Amino acid sequence: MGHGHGGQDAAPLAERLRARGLRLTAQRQRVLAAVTALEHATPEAIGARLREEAGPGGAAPDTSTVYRNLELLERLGLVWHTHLGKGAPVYHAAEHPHLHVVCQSCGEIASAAPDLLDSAAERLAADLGFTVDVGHVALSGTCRACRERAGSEPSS
Amino acid sequence: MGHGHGGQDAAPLAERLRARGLRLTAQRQRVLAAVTALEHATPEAIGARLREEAGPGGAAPDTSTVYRNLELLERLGLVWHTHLGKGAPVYHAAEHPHLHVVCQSCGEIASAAPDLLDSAAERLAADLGFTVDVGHVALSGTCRACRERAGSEPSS
DNA sequence: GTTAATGCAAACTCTTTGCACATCC
DNA sequence: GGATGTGCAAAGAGTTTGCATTAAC
Repeated sequence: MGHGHGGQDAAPLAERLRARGLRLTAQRQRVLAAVTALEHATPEAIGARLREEAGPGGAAPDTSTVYRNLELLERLGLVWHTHLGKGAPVYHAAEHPHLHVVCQSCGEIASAAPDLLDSAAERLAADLGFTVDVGHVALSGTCRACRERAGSEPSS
Repeated sequence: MGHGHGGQDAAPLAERLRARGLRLTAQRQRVLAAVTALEHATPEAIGARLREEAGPGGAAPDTSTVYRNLELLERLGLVWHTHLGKGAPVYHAAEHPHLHVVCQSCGEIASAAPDLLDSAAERLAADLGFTVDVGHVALSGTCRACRERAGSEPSS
């Protein structure tokens, strides 16, 4: 851990694109901005946000462009995605690796410190030679509110 | 733990169906058998297996029936599903809860003991009141073979 | 005989792809 | 100007649903 980077680098997007001979477009900047602004956003939610920002009459990036750029931004190391179960994956800015915890009942997403899985990761590495990718991990279960709600309701 | 069941209980499917006024059909028995036989099978794979078993000219359960019965069997507590990332979920017989570990590169699925996450589960319960559902958890990462393969190849 | 379950076909969601046109460098 | 990126539309997985027919009890 610890590369000691404080906030965000100046313009990592432009830099990384140049380094690969790729182009900086308005769409790419907007998709990255939307991912950063919306935590845990699905591609659909990101698209909706962009349409909102564009306003009526304004042109928002096409859905296919959103998908293509999310994939690109992930390759560039600027965003990260996690599958929380069925349905769409969620994206977040790649600054701090963290772990996702999702409630099966209400869908609420909480974040946890990555070191939560350190001991499990060590055991897996030792036993299976398997390296856990903390950023992609989602733990599922039941949050306190849903647990209490379920307890107080009839079972049928 | 410890109901001391060596193999499988006699006919838990028939029992549980009766208890709910539901019917025992050939399709339900076959879907359950396929899930038990195939570890980590997707609905599609289960359907394919059933078509194979039926042979040419034989009638296999329809895809929609497979889906409906997987859902039912899960409600009955006989099968369990896990999302391993993008794509279809995988089903397994619900006998032993275990944890899934999936390699992002080759897609290989390994199983791990459920107590692997005990300490993490305790911390989550204490800090967030969140109860982890071990059976639904899939950890993603890289298996030893893929890790070594990646190390020996050019980065681009 | 009555209700539940199946099969079939169509709809639906989420995602990817092909290709002409527009854009960035 | 030349290659990359975008929008559009269509195709593609995976899953769900409505409804007539079939099968369980």
